[in-house]
Amino acid sequence: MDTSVLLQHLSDYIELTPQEQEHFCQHLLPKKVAKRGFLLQTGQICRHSFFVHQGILRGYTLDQSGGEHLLSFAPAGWWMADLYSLFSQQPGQLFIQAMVDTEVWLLPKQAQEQLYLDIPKLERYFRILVEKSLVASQQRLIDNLSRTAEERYAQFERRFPDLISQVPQKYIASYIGVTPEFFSKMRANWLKRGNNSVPKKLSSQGCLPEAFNFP
Amino acid sequence: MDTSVLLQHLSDYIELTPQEQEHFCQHLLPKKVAKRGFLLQTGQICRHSFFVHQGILRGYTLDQSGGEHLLSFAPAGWWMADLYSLFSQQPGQLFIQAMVDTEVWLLPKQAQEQLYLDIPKLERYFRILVEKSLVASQQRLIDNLSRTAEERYAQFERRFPDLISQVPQKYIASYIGVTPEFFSKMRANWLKRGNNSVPKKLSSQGCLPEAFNFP
DNA sequence: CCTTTACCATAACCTAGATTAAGAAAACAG
DNA sequence: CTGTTTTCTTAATCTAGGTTATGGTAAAGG
Repeated sequence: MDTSVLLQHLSDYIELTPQEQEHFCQHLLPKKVAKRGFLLQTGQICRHSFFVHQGILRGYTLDQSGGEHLLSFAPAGWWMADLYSLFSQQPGQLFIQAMVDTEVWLLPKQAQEQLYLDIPKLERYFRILVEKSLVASQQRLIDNLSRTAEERYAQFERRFPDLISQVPQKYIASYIGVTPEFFSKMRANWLKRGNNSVPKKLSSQGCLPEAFNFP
Repeated sequence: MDTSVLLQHLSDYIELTPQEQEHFCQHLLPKKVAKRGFLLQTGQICRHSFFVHQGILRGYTLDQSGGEHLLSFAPAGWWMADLYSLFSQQPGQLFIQAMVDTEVWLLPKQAQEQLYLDIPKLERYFRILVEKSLVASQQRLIDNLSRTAEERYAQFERRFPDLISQVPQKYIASYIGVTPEFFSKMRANWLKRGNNSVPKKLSSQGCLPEAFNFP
């Protein structure tokens, strides 16, 4: 397992000297998690940020009646965490699960704090990522308040062209906030209406670079 | 107009020397905006962060059919901005309006960037605020996906006890994502059921300190 | 003082999407 | 290759919340 994907990501935002890269990487712990395996479960304290080197993670919660609500996907090149729990070091409510066999780098909370002091540029890196996440999160809020399920799916399609063919569609339904049944119906209407932009393998250029999920 | 509220807020997160405080304050511009006045409108580029010294702001968007969707309130002691526009310096979609006569401090984007370099502690300050905002935004997303309108109102009540008696309830309705009519109906049922926790002047201790809105 | 402009309440009706319940079709394990 | 599990589809019924409409009260404002 190598750090190339992560270092590339860092270099999109800040410039680190080879020594700084070295120092950063010393704090990383590799981890493999099999399909359906968990990196975190409700009630646990999130003690690491996870950087997805390969694979796909999802973060979701359960409501009172056991319904899943998918807060975020994290394909390769994304960070993931239960942010509430990570920042506050209180027990969180998120499950973080691998949707396929996945390899991640763990960055311990402690190390992250230390790195902010050792290499202030990293504070900038994570500030910018959090800013982007916040914008994305607010946009999703607005979309949930003001757009129909179909429009939300169209957004999703633009934002995550790759995921559509890679993850079961019930998870996509959960992300945009509808039941799998309704999602299926919606899709059927869609095809009937000739709006043929549904599953065809799209421009496979990875997820849009401005989309993040955490630090 | 004095900077005490803002400096107090800063000191909750970082310690600045008197000189640093002075340097920070030199970049601030005071502004008064009357009730219903706008600090920003759709299509404009957001060139400042706004710190509410006194009064209340709201940030909202319009959908295709002219419906308002309230993204955030900012009472005294909160930061406000169209974050997408501020970060990207592209035209935004938010209206930022005063709900009562309001006094704000403007922190120009340029100055903010410069201050990150001059006083790295400020980068930390804003990083932490953005982190908290992100957690709040994600929580609100989860709530919108998994809780009923009534539960969302209960949350709101806990989170913004003061606002309830200070702003017209149609705005609260918009914030939690229902129409004013439905909100009214809900409230009526509520009272009928004897759940008498609706408008009584609650513990007036200001908004919970962990709730933010931006930097 | 009277008018206008917010703001709030109530009620009848309507629709997007939930829920429940099946089956069909993949994916997967043995 | 066969049995099992997971995923997808379809369809009937149901409900939370939206829409439209109408009247009422409070408070700006001339």
